[in-house]
Amino acid sequence: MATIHDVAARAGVSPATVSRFLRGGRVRSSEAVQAAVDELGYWPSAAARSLKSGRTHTIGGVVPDITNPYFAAVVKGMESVTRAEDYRLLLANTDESGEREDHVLADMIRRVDGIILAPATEQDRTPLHVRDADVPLVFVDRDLAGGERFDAVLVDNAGGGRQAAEHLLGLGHTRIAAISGSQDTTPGRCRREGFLDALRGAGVEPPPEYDLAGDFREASGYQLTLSLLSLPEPPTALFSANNLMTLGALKALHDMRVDVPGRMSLIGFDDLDTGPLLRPPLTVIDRPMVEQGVLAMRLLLRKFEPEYADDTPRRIVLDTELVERSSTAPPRSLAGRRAATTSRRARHS
Amino acid sequence: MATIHDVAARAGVSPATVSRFLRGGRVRSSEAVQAAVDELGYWPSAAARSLKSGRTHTIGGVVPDITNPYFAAVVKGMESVTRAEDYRLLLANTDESGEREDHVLADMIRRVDGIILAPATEQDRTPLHVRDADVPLVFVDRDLAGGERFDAVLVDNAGGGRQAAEHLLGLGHTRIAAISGSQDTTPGRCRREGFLDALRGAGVEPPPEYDLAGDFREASGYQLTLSLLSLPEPPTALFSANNLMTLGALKALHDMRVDVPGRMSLIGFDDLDTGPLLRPPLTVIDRPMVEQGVLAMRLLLRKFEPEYADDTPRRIVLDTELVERSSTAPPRSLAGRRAATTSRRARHS
DNA sequence: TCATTCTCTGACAACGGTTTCAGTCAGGAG
DNA sequence: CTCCTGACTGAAACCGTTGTCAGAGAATGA
Repeated sequence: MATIHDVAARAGVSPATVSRFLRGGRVRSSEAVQAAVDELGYWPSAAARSLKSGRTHTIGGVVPDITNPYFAAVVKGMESVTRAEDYRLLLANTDESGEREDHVLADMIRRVDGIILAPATEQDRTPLHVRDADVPLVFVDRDLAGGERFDAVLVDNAGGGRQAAEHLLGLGHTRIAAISGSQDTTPGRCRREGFLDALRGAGVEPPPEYDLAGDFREASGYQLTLSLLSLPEPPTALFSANNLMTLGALKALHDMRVDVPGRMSLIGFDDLDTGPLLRPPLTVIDRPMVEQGVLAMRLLLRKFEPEYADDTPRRIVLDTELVERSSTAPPRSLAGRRAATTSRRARHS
Repeated sequence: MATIHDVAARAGVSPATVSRFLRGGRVRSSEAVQAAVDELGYWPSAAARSLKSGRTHTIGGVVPDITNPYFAAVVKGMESVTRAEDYRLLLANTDESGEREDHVLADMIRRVDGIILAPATEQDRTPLHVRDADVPLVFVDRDLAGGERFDAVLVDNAGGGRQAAEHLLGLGHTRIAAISGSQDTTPGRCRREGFLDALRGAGVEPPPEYDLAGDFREASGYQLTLSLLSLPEPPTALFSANNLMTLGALKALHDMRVDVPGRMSLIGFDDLDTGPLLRPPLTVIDRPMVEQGVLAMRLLLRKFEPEYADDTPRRIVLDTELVERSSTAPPRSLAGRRAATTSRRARHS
């Protein structure tokens, strides 16, 4: 509750002198001022400071779902940097809703110095308004149509989809299905396209009923897997485009008593802490998570240093990595050739 | 960037009138003011408002580890309420460090109207200072020695520990070990005490080497499980006091090729999304998670309503629930009696 | 000794809202 | 017509901090 005036009075100087002292200026009576600060437990008012300076030293972080382990890790990365750099993190959760995102961003514009955003949908125009309001914005995980003017930290989603496809093809699968994420998000689109491109490149054209669009939630992974299993000719391998849908898929396979990988190989996108402990341990396309949050925050804070402020937008694209465990295997029809394939896989693990 | 003065000038009134209009007062030229607001895209400056009013409309949320699914869920609950009530959430992650928590709280005191805290350790005195600074504080998940003066949303940790012990005793185990959480946190202590009390109540006194203290992290679950397995007479059942240590324990059991539940029954505290999909599906003590965050935030926001401001501290204690899956079973020595036990378990699931 | 630096100082004016207070004006009552 | 009431208004003060500015005092040089 003590103000700079109280400190000044106690130290026998003017508020201006206290302010100077606190900002590192040379002051004759520094001991007296320091003593007054200590005795009163003085701490400057953030509101007054930011009213005067126009800076809040706060960064907004907007994610679709904080309970998704991927976003939790990204947030952890962001938070660690803000704390180290004397910034704070204002967190918002949009539940994958573009409308909530609109409200959140409109509200944040006045309260933060910059925003890190994992957009809910690609069509969203609001982020462009944010930029117009002169609030620096960095995308993480997801991009935006027309977002080339912004910094972004992304992963090579198409490359990851391709890796997944090549892995399944390499095992000998040809009846390969994909449960994609929301097609109005960049990761959803790119992972699917990379995956399908690689299949086609190998001469495998999946029928439409093998090419399903989910919404990144567990329930859609579950439902779409059930629909695949009910086909007259179900696939022998399945690619699921994010961690939650992969869990849904695995649950459906368990519930329907489908042997994995015996009757169905499953490869996911995004690793889980529990990945190695699942039945069976999951083969996944992994990517950096905490690191993405750290990089995005660093990119954003750079913009407040005058020498970098006007840099052209930077896009950091990180590589994905195939983690082979045991949810993928050659299809049954190739069981005879299994020994050879197994030795090939051993090299990789 | 537009200020209330700009709006006033454009509408041909004074700033005071605009302010009144915005706060719902009757104003003659309301259409003109509204039009000016719209045309300029005016939004009041949060800093100026909070400087004048002394309120920030921001709540601080402090958790030990946002990547722990439990805390991620709690944060989600907190955030959903702040948004609905026109508050914002300032998030901090303390990495289970009392020192970081001190810094975070000292910093937050000046920037938020209230704080929800999951304390890193019980000995921490800082939260008491927070209260002295007149910032309302609600504990969630963990309590504090001397914290009776505060609101809190907790679970019946001792009861949960007891449930776990009774479950293992009921299966016929007598060589029962526990990997407890940090003993300087309330949940760590209460879960252990409830567990041990129930064992003793049944005449089972675990030897000291069965009573191990971890730190709620995965690595300690892993290490302590290995040490249990290296004993001349290892236990036949194991209780692990939180989700991450349970994963560590399960990893150690896998790595050492120990059959679960054949040679070792495992029961954890806190469920996981992947709980049913693990090898084997985990038996756990479950508790509400998102709900705890919601309740804590509601409790906190109540304090800003004059009629509740002076209420005596409220402590909400939620019940735990046993979720039986297949990581627990009768010990081998009782294999003959297994059929009877199995039918008993079937009633519960 | 006096002029000229140089260092440090406090008064004062912002920053953008809210609130108080002393009005102004219209309408109604006498 | 005058007075009073009530509804609305704008000027001004304030919230706590920082930046500007003119000036005080000491130190330096001539």
